[in-house]
Amino acid sequence: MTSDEKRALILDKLADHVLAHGLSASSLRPLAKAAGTSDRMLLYYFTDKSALIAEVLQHIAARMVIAMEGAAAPQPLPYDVLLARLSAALSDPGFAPYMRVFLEVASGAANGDATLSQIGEAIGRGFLDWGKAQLQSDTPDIDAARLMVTLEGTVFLRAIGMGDVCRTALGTTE
Amino acid sequence: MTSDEKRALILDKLADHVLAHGLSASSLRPLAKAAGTSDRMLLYYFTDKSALIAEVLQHIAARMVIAMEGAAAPQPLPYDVLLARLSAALSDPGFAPYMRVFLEVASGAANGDATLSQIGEAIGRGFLDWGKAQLQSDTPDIDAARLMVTLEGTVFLRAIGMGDVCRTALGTTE
DNA sequence: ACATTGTTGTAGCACTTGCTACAAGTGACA
DNA sequence: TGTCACTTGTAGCAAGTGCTACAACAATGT
Repeated sequence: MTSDEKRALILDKLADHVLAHGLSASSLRPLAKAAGTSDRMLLYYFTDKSALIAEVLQHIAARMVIAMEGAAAPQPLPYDVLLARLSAALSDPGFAPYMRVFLEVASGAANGDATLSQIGEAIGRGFLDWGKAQLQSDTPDIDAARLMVTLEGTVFLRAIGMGDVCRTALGTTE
Repeated sequence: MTSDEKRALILDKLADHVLAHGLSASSLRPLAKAAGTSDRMLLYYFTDKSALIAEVLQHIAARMVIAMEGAAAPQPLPYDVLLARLSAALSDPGFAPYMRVFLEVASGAANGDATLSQIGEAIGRGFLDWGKAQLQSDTPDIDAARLMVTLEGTVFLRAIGMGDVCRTALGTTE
């Protein structure tokens, strides 16, 4: 097994751990344990902790993109339909971990973490573009922006146990 | 100066520190320094760190309520007007620190912190009720929920440097 | 056979974390 | 004056943080 393969394998397990336990529970030793190696080795492969985190988050973002491709509709949808669809998808247990991490990234970015700020924006822009491509609209830029604002709002509110308010806002009964 | 007065004074300075530097930079020793006392004393007055954080956050929430009273319009406003008004207010440098902390609370709550979860919801419900009272609407519950989802969405997006998307979504030019 | 280069374990450093044991000071009240 | 509760400083603990020095091992090419 080449060094690159090992790195990729480790990266995958690190992503699992971050998705399961969050960034705040991701110091080097726990991460190393989750990846079946040592903190020493993590720094050997990734030089820095912030570099490591950056790579892990990019890996997570890539995974989410793949998952979203699978969730994409075969053709563009009108705003209301797409919103309902995505809102349901984001609260799915499969997707929720991504949103938790995304929220943590946003929080870190707001507190001045340069790494998180940069990666957070990249992920956000990617998500916005993906949404725009799913939208059937005369004003796709505006509607995609509205879509994203609304969806991230639901992520925020659900985090503090106000999922009922999201349902009221979107008019979804389930 | 009575013990209660000292406590209140300390609490005030702790709130300042948390608003300025965030929860992640609020371990006991930095907090104590900011309050002009020692970590030993903080635990004397507040027994526990999580109890301390809970009180500080409630103090911060109370402050925000007062600030919002000042920002309230003399009479209820229609949805669009109120949304524009509040969106502008939340990005005001005076309010932004509250939103940063609120975001951090949400993130912590999403990661399973019981204290943050409870306080986050309390603050969120308070904010929702306050918004509802400001709203002139035939369907105040729904519109208040929409308002809140949208506003928290903008908080989220601004945190990751996507304020432009918020502006596109809300149709505000400034 | 040898040297070189890449990989890994052991051990540790300096620092921060929440929290505590202990004692000394401070005041009020008998 | 004594004593008794309230308040505070000093010092430290055990655990965890990112990171590093050093040595040992393996593979590789000459």
